[in-house]
Amino acid sequence: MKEQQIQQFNHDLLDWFHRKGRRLPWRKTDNPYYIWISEVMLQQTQVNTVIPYYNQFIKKFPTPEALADAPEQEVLKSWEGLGYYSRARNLQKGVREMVATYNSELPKNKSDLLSLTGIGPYTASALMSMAYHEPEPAIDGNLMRVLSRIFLIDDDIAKQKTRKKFEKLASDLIVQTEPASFNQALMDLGAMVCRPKIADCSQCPISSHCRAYEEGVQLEYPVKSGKAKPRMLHYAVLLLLDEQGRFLVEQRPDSGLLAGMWQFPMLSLDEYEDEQQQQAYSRERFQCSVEPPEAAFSYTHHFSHLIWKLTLRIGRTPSQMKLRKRQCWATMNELKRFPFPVSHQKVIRWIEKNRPLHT
DNA sequence: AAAGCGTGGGT
DNA sequence: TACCCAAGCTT
Repeated sequence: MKEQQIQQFNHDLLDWFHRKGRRLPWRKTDNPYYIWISEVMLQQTQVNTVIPYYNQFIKKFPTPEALADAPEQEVLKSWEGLGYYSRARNLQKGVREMVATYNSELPKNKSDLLSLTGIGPYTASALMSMAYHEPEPAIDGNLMRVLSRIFLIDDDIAKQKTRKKFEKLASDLIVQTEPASFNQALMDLGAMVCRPKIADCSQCPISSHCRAYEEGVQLEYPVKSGKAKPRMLHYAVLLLLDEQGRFLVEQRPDSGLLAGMWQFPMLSLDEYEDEQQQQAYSRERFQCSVEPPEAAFSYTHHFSHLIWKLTLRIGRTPSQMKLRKRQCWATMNELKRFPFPVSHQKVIRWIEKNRPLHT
């Protein structure tokens, strides 16, 4: 675009944004720490889902020191249900780095921001523009979708290096006067008007600048390579009670899927295929009998990259049993203090509904 | 570079 | 129903 066109583009975009842009909790603050929290929560997560988590989180951890000093379990508990839990762990790690290295203040330059755990290229640019009003384009999925349509860019946005191309492009586009509004405007436009499957071009303030609209090919953009089909895994979820009606729960490993979250013990039914092996294993590991297996209910839980087929089985285990590391007995009330992934919250809900006395 | 990493909502 | 998708980062 020529300079004249760029100015017109920005005028049309920002005028729309000031009239129709969303009013969101994290847009009311100038506290870089709060903006950081919002940006992390918003990664791969929709605005409406984030709002209650954001409000609750800044209330519970109002300062960087409060978050830095909190036990990780409490942070995960506040993140419970939001997904991608490594975000919470990385956020706390990053905040601890900030407290230790930068005197509790968020750095004001991009390379220092990038050095903090959990801050990648998008978040660093978002913070530069939204917290410090520097003209840094924050290239996320919305920006790439909108700009790919405006300029008919057919690079695969699933590839890392494509982001750099959009970064260069948007650097020449972004207004110096209110860079935060530029980024937020394109995000709002992407979320509300220029959507993936529905491009409501009649409501678009910049359709006159849009080459995809001109050619009627909005929905062919952006180009994005497909994802692999999720793998399926089968587990028995073991609801093991001691004589006092307490439940055996355990904390997952510190890395990998649902790291640091709690769960009821799970028995892989893919590794122990025949019934004999499963029984032998569960007896050895839990000193309990789940035979004849009392299957309470079965359900399916979908992750982004795999599917769990789960069957709840109920058994009895002596409370004197030697527990492994990261395992403990917990009453229903105690158990609720631990962060559980949704896949296991379903079990808790089932217990409360069907076994109110926990017997 | 590509895969791993959650969940809820929309079509 | 069964997809697809969302303000990405880490390894």
